[in-house]
Amino acid sequence: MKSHQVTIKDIAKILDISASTVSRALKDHPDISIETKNKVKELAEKLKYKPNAIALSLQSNKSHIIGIIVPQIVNHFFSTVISGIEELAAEKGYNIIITQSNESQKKELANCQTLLSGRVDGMIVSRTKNTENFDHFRNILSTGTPIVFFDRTCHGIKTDKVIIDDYKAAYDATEYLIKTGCKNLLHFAGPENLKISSKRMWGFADALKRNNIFFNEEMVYYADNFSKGYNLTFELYKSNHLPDGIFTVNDMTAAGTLSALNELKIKVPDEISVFGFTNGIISQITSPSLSTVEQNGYLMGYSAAEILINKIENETTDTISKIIPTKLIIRNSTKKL
Amino acid sequence: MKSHQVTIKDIAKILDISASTVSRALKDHPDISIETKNKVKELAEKLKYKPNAIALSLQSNKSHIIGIIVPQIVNHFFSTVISGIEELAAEKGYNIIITQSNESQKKELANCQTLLSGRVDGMIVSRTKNTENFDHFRNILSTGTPIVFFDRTCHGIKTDKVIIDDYKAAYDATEYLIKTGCKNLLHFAGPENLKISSKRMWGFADALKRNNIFFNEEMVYYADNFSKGYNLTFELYKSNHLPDGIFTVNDMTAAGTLSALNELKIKVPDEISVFGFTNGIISQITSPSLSTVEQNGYLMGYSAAEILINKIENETTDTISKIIPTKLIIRNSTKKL
DNA sequence: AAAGAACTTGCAATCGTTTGCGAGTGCGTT
DNA sequence: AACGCACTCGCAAACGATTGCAAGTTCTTT
Repeated sequence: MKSHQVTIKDIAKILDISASTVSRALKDHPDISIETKNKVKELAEKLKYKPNAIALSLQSNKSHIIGIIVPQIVNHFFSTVISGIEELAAEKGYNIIITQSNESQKKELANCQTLLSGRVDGMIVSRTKNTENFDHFRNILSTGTPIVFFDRTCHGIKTDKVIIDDYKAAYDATEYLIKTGCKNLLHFAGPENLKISSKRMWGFADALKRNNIFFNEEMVYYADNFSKGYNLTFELYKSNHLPDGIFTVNDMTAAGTLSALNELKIKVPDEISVFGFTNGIISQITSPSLSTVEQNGYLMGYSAAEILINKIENETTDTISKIIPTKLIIRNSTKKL
Repeated sequence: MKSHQVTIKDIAKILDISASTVSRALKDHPDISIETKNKVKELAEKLKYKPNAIALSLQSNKSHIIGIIVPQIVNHFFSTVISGIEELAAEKGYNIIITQSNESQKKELANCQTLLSGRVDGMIVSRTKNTENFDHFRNILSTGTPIVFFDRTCHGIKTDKVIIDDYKAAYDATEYLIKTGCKNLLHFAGPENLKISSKRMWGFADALKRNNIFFNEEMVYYADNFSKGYNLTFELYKSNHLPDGIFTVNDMTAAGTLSALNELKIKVPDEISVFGFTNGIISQITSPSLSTVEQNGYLMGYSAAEILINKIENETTDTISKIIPTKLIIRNSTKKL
């Protein structure tokens, strides 16, 4: 197999000229005569010559590859971000290599090694929930390979990031619930050490306080996926602690909550309002459809790629924190204003 | 930037020995004395030396990269397949480069060029809906780069593929609808030139015929995404053509249909049963939850990677068509047996 | 004491491409 | 007729790593 792709040398041999001439002819170097250029180009076309990107990388010390690490590919938000990255990358002539950490710090570390060994020009990363030690990222940065973080960032590392204003978005969503008449709210939160989670939690808390509603930590439960949302809702029901409004840290948790409420025959939004976060596809499919915060993943990916490529090509050193605007998407799981 | 990653030469220079010695020392070649080995390994560790994968690729003519082309990354099925590929690839020491065609033949062609230029060791592909001309794939195969197709395959190209038995799965799903009492069935289908679509259609048709139910082409409508399913359902309602059972080509179409039926206050499954295809996350989230065909994307990806890597490493020439088993997942959008 | 064996290590070519510099030809000018 | 200048093109080194072969040193053996 690998029956040999055509190289410059092959063309040179057939035409009985040197490889350098072929190289120059292919890129219209003025030193080369028109006849030679034509001969070369014609043969290259005929043999379907494609430059060997690997050889070019070795030579130029640039791979034109962007490495990506996400917790999981099978996730609407992350795949949307990847799609945004891919879009700009393809346009700018970069390839993307994707790895997933599966929320395991060990795998994340291995991914870093692999990408470093693959000499990617830069990396775009959303870290695992559990990671507390960020030395592996610091090591990469010290080699001169730029990293842009998105969504889940790393506290204490000075580098570029693309994020949303989680605090404000959560504040706004919570305030919407209050304005539509909810008086007894709960928050289903993600892990505390994840900045996006804690910010959303504080946005929730502060919205209550500023609206003169009592807040304490017992109004925050840990639940950040479908089944946790589902189970928690049942538990609250059994212990007679169901509120009249729930703000969840993401859409999947909200979907689990809605699913449980449906089974319990509790009417949404009449008895309980539910507000999600992310605006994934599922928010249109739940019954009732889910009010949520639009977190433009595509734009986040596109922006991250934009910042990274700029850094790669212009070798600037200043770091950027780009904030992607969010907005409330009001559907049928909440009451109208 | 790119402040220079450590190379073998750097180590050689510091230790005042040759690059060849360093190379051999690092791989425990018996020619090298233990003292030298220790010195080299120690320094390599200290400087965090990582072999330059690009140089190795150039040398060995193997990139250890698998190229992937999917219509879109933001799609539960495709991202699940990618996840399966990534899993085995990572285990076997391969990286994956992902490109998306966005259902555009032009982009698909460009992706082929890029991957070929990147000298990927092999490719895993699901083609666009529209592609009719497969010459670009033939050209790749003629360079000796193996391709494994999955799900959407290419008629007339002799190469490996990983598929499901779409005909049988559709037949079984349809028969289930019949057995649970549906007498007036419709099929919401995908494009005819897509083999998976036409096979599902024929499975539907034959299930009717074998169960002595009249079939003609007017029982097949074209609708293969959420909004088409949604709109078509409304149209059928208005023209008074709603059936008592619908088998859709995929889950998203079924979700659109369910959404419309919900708005029309038509009871599922009492008045109309709906059967989907794929078993994506959304099938658990719709209301009622969706009966569907499980199409194990993860396993498809894993198997495709398995076949491809085997082909790359063992250079076999026989082609495989692997069929991933499916099964019916019965939820609440259909009646019970 | 000389010769060969055993043990270490370095040289150079290779993978495909680019690029500075040197060299060869043919022409026109003085 | 001799010189210089365009115009073409090739040589060789470089990118990082590997590897067959040659070469160097040290030690043992006769």
